[in-house]
Amino acid sequence: MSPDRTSAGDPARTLALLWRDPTSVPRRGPRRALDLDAVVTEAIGVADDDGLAGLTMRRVADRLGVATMSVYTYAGKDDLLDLMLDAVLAAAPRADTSGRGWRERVGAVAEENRDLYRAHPWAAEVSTLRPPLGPGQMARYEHELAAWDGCGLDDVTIDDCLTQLLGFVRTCARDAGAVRAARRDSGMDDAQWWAGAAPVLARVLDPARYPRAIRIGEAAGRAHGSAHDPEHAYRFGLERLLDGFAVLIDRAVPR
Amino acid sequence: MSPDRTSAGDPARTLALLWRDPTSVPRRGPRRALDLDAVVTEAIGVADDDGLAGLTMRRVADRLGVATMSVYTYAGKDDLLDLMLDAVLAAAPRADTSGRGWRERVGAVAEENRDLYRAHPWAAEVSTLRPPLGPGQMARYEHELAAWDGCGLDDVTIDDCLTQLLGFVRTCARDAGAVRAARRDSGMDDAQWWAGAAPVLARVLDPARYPRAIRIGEAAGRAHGSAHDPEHAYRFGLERLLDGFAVLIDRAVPR
DNA sequence: GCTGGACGGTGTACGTCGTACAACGTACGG
DNA sequence: CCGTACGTTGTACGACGTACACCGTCCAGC
Repeated sequence: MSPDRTSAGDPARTLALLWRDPTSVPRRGPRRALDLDAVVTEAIGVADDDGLAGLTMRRVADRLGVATMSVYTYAGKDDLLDLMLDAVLAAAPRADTSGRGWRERVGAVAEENRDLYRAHPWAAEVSTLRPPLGPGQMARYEHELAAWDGCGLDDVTIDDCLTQLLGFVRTCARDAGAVRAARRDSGMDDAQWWAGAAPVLARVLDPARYPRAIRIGEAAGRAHGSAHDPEHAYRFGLERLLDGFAVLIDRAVPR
Repeated sequence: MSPDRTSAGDPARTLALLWRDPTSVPRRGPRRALDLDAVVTEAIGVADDDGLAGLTMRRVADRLGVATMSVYTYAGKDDLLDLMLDAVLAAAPRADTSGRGWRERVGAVAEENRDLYRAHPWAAEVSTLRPPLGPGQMARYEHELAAWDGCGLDDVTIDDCLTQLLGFVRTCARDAGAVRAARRDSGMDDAQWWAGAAPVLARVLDPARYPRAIRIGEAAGRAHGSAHDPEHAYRFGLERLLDGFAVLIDRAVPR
């Protein structure tokens, strides 16, 4: 189990599925009742509704109106995850920002990723190292690299920066998802949670031992209205990240 | 299921466990065969050996030499995760870097977190929003805030920066874990994986369609000897992040 | 046009998980 | 000294992914 990762199986088979390679479609046997796209679409629907933990082969099969095991005719769960991710990447809008400055273009890349994770929070949970290089992944990668055109950095450094940017946005999305999940299945909002925690903390916490933690923790909680504000963390973090890239770019292209 | 998150249950109960609140220990009934620390220690051992996916109540009970259900007398799985995380945080070494510059001190904080995730990769997988404020968490937070003493930033901004730093290190640790996991349970190293993928990609990829992706992807792969080099990603990303913080700090304390 | 065999769809079954529940034994408070 | 609160345990339930055997379908080669 635990296939919350892409490319778990045979890469050749996975790639054939991703690119809908016609040589891998069998010639004999009865007609298929469904096609791969229908399966992937329904799987995305399940994950959108119930999250990655709610994505089960049984549920996908139910939505499709077929028996559970029929889904395996099209793809196992590992391959299904690859296909789902590639499908949402292929469908994601990609704005043309050519002509603007690198900071604005790179910021737009971050925003596009953020929108994707907003629409499909489960996508932030599947890791994409050793990525399934499907058409959606490739188109996305090509588009996101283009945002750095003319910034003066060499190819390898551009890839490094993009990797960090994408990791940052994915982390924000995961945290935002964790906040939602905590709210949902504890049935408590932050205020209720703190109301339950405060009396015990008051009895047990020695303020002299943690002066900075208590002062700063309370200040941060007041400032954001919560222990963790995903919206603020994203905006703040993105600016710091872009500032860091700017140092590198200014060094490469002295003004 | 899916309790890979902290503080899933009643906060008051969880906190009482974290701080070993004696008022929550019952007075009647037979003597307990174990103590909470033994359970937590064994659980950490299981997770160190088999990862978070391999952490099951049955396995913890086996190690302790008791029946599965006995573990629930001490803590459910949700609380157990909180307790495990707090325990490894409490045990982690914290170097005294007072007197050095903020960049070195903050870098040391990152390195300490990295060491923790190296020793306990599963710790990077449990999210800590709405954190279980146990003694280990508090000591860690206090220590990490101290690294920013005298840097000139206000309290809320220090918390923002620390949050981003910790998120970055955790993301690196997760990615490194994903690389290890991919290697382990695909039974393929990167070279083998690419050897399987290359023929299909050659047949299916139109180079004219993805000029940057192919050029830069290959350059990055050559430079790092792999599709993703966690060590390089960490070193590169940390410098960019610290550069970004430096912009903020220089603005706060003009030289 | 025929037929062997390749293939799609399905029901059953196995081993995994977290944990609810009831039965049983223990040891403290009154 | 005894009622009862509590620890320990075995059994059981409903999830999960998916291996496997079975049956029915339909194409390739003749």
